[in-house]
Amino acid sequence: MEKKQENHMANIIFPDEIPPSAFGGGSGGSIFDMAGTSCETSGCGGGGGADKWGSSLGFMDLLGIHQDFVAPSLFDSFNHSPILPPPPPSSELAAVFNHHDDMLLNELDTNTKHFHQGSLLSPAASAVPESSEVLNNPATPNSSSISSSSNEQPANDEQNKTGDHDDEDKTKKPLKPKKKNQKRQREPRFAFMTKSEIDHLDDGYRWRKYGQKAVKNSPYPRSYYRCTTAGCGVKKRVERSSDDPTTVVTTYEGQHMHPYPIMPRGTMAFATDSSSFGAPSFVVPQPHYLHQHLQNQQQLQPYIYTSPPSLNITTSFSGFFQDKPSFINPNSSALALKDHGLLQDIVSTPMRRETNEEEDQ
DNA sequence: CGTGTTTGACCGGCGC
DNA sequence: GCGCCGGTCAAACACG
Repeated sequence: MEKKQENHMANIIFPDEIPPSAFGGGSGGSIFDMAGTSCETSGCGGGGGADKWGSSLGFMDLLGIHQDFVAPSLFDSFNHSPILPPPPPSSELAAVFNHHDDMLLNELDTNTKHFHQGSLLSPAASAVPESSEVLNNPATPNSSSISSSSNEQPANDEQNKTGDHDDEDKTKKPLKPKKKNQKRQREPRFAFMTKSEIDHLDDGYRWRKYGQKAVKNSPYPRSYYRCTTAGCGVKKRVERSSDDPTTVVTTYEGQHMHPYPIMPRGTMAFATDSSSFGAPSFVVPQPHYLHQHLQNQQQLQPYIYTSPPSLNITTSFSGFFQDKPSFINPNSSALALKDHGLLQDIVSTPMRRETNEEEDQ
């Protein structure tokens, strides 16, 4: 179902509620819009008839995240993949993620308990009960103190499940023998909201959907995905905001301990050379970059980059991405559209807040 | 045939 | 203890 989303817009919404006190009065929204067409269009997937892959908008691509080009990318930072350059000091992205957390808590508390609070603000003090979820600070790979549990654990549930087989569990069904007397540990989580008509944004990794559940108080189901890379237990949940159907909430759990998979049908190629496909090409700021901009919060300037008509992708940044994203390729479509004056298309913060408030209720 | 999705059932945590 | 609910499993199915 979500397989064939028509996606024509993908606005990634990052938290815009950084406390002014924290960032010098950041009032701007942390929204960046990505209005794109579906990958069915020529651009996506490098022309390969990407069905499954094509169905999900090249999220990383949209983000202009090119692992081989920009590292650590946003997601890599989130996942602090070992294959990437040393993760940033926790402090740098910490704020950002806390920011996310706060926002997400607002946005999602009603639907999930898994969003941690104050993951970074006070790791130790995070009285949040969840042993692992709280730790959710993907941006702090080295901060073992924060993520005492999950990070060092094999990112796979699979392993935990198969670790100890209790026969009694098989009375009804050969289901996964989960560890008893031991809370299931969750991987650190990171979530963000996306303005998109497609639920499953392609972030460069291969995901396999393993479940879908109806979300309480929401007409939209939540989908569960797992990274298909062998040994990688990273999961992600995707759900659409009930209040704002155009908003998709994606929650990543765990960290990829592997490079991007070789994407079949061009997605990867997409990611490695956006210029060839007209993918939007802004680069998610690197940690130091983020940090720097967080400090310059006063000048919140949302940015919107739009892909060429073929892709119809519009992306805007604001909030901690307030500064100009670095363009990977000046010839990219992003710039092209930028020239089209689409940068004016800024999603206002109020819009975000509206959503927040609504969901808070 | 390989890979991914769908979907009903099951499991475990948690609140009452 | 019970029921709700989120998360997961896995068989069946779809698709290229």
